[in-house]
Amino acid sequence: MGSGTHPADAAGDPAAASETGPLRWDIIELLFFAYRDFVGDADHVLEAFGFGRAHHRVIHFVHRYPGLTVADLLEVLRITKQSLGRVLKQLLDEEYIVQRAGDQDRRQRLLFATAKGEALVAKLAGLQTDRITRALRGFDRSETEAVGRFLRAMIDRDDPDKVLEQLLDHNRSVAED
Amino acid sequence: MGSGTHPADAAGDPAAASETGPLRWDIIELLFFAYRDFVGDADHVLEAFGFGRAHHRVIHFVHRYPGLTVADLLEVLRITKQSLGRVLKQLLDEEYIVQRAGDQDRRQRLLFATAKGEALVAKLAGLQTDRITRALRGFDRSETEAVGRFLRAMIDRDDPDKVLEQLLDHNRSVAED
DNA sequence: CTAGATACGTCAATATGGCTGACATAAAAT
DNA sequence: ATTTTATGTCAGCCATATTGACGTATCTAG
Repeated sequence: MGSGTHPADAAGDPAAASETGPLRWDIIELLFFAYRDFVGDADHVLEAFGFGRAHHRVIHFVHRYPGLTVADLLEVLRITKQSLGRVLKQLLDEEYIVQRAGDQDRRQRLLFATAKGEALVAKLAGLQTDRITRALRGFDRSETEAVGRFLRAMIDRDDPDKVLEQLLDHNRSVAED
Repeated sequence: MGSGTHPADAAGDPAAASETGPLRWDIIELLFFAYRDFVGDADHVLEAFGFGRAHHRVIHFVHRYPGLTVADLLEVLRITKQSLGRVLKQLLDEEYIVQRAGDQDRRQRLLFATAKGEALVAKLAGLQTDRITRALRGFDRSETEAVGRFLRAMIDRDDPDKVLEQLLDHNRSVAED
């Protein structure tokens, strides 16, 4: 209990400072509520399709990074093959995703979203985009850019997987608008 | 499928625009990764205590809003009484939280974090604060403020519960530093 | 060519954390 | 006195995660 780098501050004092600065209760809680409502948008739609968040994550990344292998997906989602298996099988059966054997390595299953899959992803991304656009309304260029920079800086950089690397590279090269 | 306000953009074109603007794939994915790593900080510690994320959420809000009732907590966390019951019982049994009957309404169980509970919350918040502080390093006042404004604007404002109202009010009155 | 490593699929068992429905108790409100 | 409210609890279901084991196809190294 005493091993933390942040000694407990006096109870009820949100601004109690330590050598490393005050605890950021504000941002911690804002992240909780913001993410809760952010994923909530998609949840309602997914329910109507008989899917859950797990399905969303899979179809999202498959759509965004076509030709993703099963192994890639496991790294990005940080789940086990068994967990992915169940969800992926449903998406394959219902034809939101198709597989193709790898060209160089025919053991690999390259994953692609079908038109049906793309439509679902776009619908979900649309809802989330609406929320983001609303939230950024009135932000000038430097403020918008700060938000992106903050989110990128919140992500662990040690052992980035293939997808994360692409995302971070892409973000660096494209100015936000 | 065709009911979305956002027609599917051409596959692979992240900047395809519709009347409502381009889909914000960048922010959508950054939020996913940022939140994943943000909660990941706490997960490792929690595991050592035999707790999960559910316990963290409960002890966190009880600590931050002392005297919170069970009903309040249900609203904030948006879970059922049965789900909360299991987790709350553990935290009570292991003395991370204590209850007290309400003063006006003795049916209510007002919840308070014990010193043990506070220490755990502070430890977890410390890890998350480190990440946030690192992410905001080099941000000037207006950039930091923009991040907070963005997160607040991402949150649903219809029927805010007691805790959320406090958080949003507090944030409005206190300049970020 | 054979041996081993790798990519993937799958079976079985288990845990966590959600859910619904039903019912009980104490205390407040009418 | 009755009803409503705040809470607790029992029983069972579901989604999603886990570990461990094993099978098969295919690539790679010797």
